[in-house]
Amino acid sequence: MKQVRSSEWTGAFKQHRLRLTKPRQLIVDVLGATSDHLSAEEVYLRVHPKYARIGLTTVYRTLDVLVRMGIVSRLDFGDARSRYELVERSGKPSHHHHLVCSSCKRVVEYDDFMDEEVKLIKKLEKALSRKHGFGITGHVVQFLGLCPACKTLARA
Amino acid sequence: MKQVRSSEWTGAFKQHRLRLTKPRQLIVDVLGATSDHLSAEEVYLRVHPKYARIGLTTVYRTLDVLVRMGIVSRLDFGDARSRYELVERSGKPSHHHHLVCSSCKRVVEYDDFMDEEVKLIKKLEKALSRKHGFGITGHVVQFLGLCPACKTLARA
DNA sequence: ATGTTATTGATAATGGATATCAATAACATC
DNA sequence: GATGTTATTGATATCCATTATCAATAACAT
Ligand SMILES: [Mn+2]
Ligand SMILES: [Mn+2]
Ligand SMILES: [Zn+2]
Ligand SMILES: [Zn+2]
Repeated sequence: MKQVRSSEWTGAFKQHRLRLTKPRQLIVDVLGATSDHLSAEEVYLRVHPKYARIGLTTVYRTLDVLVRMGIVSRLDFGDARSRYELVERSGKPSHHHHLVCSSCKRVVEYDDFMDEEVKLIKKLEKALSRKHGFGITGHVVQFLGLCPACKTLARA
Repeated sequence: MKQVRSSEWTGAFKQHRLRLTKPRQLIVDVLGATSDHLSAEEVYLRVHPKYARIGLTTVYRTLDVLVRMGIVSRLDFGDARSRYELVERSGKPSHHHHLVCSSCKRVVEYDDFMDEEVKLIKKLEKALSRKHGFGITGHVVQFLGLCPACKTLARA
């Protein structure tokens, strides 16, 4: 198969001694083209029209690879499947957290007060790693509630 | 079967028009007797010696009921199964967050700086509900990292 | 004590994710 | 550009947490 000539990601894959294959390129492309938080199956469905022989197994494996490379974040919004987003995507607040509707699972990204949040998070990381000896590598901050639509439905 | 005469929970079940059954009482007891964050199967294993005919299905259903009643919190530490804790348990910081080892899934509860955290959370809840029209009902705050033991293993 | 009905638990089924393994494609080397 | 090595793929089977079904049972209002 014709190899991917070169892309934004060639270097990152080289560094990790991984091959930049057609499926991997297409999967990153799909994540780069949306602001949604896609499940593995949704990624599969969006790659399929462009590359019909893609396998769902490959999507799962590739998303794992991308998470380990630090290119993709794995998210959990409580709907029994992992969801994925590019760590850095143009047009998205670089560091953001999520507001999740516990009924319909709609997700809103926010970065209001992110400076204050990050400042407190940094302080907590320092205190917790000293107190408990953890090497802290990340955090999850999300708010749960009812989106406007689900709030209206609940009223009826 | 002999009914549960009366317990700390009689009132709560009455209010919700639910029956306080033997399995339900035993499951709450198990959660009240530990500081661990138990999975459904772990709850089942701890009830079984006291009540051998308990069914795993009942444990799942009961945990759901308790979560809906607001007596129990459902937690997700990324190990592919839900975990549960009493919302209020003596000897536990009333409001706390979690520090999770991403390798062995060990969990540490913390409440350092909880006042500051809660203050910022309150502010964010207000701002987000105004901006996005969500009715916010809860939040998830957790730190991820490597516990001392897993840090040592990684060095080797 | 009795009747109604919520609850239980054995069983089967669902669905997201992973293990297996022969076929294939990426790419380092020449 | 051709070649050989080997990482990667994808069809398939399987795992495992959780849920659906439904007849039997137990809680509790009366
Ligand atoms: Mn996001
Ligand atoms: Mn806890
Ligand atoms: Zn909603
Ligand atoms: Zn650990």
